[in-house]
Amino acid sequence: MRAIKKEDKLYIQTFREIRSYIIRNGLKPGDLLPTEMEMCQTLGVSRNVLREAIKSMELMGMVQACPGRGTAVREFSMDFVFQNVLFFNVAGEDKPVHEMFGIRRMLELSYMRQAFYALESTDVEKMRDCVRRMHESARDDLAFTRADRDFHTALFRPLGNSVLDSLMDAIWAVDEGFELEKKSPHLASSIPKHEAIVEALEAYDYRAFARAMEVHFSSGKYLKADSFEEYDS
Amino acid sequence: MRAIKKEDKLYIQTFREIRSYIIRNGLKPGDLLPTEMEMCQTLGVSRNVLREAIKSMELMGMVQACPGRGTAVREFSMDFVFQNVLFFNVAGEDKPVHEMFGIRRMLELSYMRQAFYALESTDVEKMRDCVRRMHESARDDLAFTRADRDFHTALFRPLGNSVLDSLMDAIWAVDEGFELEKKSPHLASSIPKHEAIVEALEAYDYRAFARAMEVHFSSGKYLKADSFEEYDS
DNA sequence: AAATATTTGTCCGTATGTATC
DNA sequence: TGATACATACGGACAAATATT
Repeated sequence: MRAIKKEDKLYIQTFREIRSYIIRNGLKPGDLLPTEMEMCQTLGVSRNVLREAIKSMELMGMVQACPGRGTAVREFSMDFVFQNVLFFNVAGEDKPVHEMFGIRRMLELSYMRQAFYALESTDVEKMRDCVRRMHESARDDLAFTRADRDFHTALFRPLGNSVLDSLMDAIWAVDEGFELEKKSPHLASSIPKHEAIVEALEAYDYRAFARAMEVHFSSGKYLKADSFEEYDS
Repeated sequence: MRAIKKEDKLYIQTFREIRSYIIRNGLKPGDLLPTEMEMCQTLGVSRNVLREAIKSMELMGMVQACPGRGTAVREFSMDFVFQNVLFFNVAGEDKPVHEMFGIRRMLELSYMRQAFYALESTDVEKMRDCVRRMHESARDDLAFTRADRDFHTALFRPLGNSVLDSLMDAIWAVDEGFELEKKSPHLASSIPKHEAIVEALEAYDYRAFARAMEVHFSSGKYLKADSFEEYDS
């Protein structure tokens, strides 16, 4: 753990330093951090500042502090953040949400070719099952969204791209946070689009698959997203 | 803002209380919280405990504290989510790093058309200046990386896509954190690639621009990333 | 423009409760 | 049981940044 430079606020730098320390030293869940006093000395900050950083980590579930024992690293998850972050759904100002859907769209269309060739038949069966769940939960927005999410997860997980998976998870989590007040009309209309995707996969027809993906992202909440066009076509 | 019960750790209860206060009173982005002293009195906790709660919120991007002014509620942003998701997933290991660069490549190639038409001449001048800085800092990896980063930031910021900006920032942050020790040789070779991009922009030639972008991402650390192919070409 | 007040930033000291040996 | 190590929590003090007069 190296000392701190001066630029940002101390507790923010300290947060980053401790986070870096965990990664650099390969600390796994259960491993103990140095004590508060040690870290204060190493980083050259007061105990208050250090605690503001550590308590933030504890609140977010990155570490767990225990008197008499120390502070242990925990399995990292963004769940707490997603459950506690404040979503301000200012009327008409959901631009960031559309931007996020736009990014998801770009990523899915960018990686769909690799996904196509990485898919096994069992994955396609999972997707088929998700479509069935969509039919069943036509009146349950939450269940429908879960099926939708599982559908796309099943499509891209076989790629084995962990960073892509994590980003998608984050986007879907935010989606759920915002989805609370959305209506169900456009949900049902997306079922045939998913069906077309699965059918193309079952037929192992990439052209049809790509076209179905494009159609899937060309409606509803994705309309305001930017179009996906080839640069040298 | 009402007083606190005793059960969980104090700063966690305090966090919930403040969050609840924001919701109950319908505070919107820009609105100020009560001062630290006021909240300490109302909640019956010490200033340290209160700050541990507030600083947690600030680190998550829920509020922003400013000396002499107060602590204001902030609009939702993906900054914190992206930063931490990438940081903990990439974590200095090779495969995730390449996956991350692959994602950056996909995003830049996906959005370059919109960027092209959103750019003003002043933006292109900025990029030209970044290329000049690259020449000057051929022996200074850190300065070079900053110029590189500024170049790509100048290219995509005019889009006004805040989520894309957040994601790009997060990627560059990981890049700066973990890549400083292994990249001197291929830095210089990337200068002409950036030059080609700027020249195409100055000539307002989209084809040349797109080609230069493709070339830019077809080497070095991007090689292991997946190729960018059109789905129906 | 300058002085003053307000508010957060940072540090220190001390006492207490809890886990470990 | 006792001793030690550690986090929890409180209060006070001054510095730095901003707003106000």
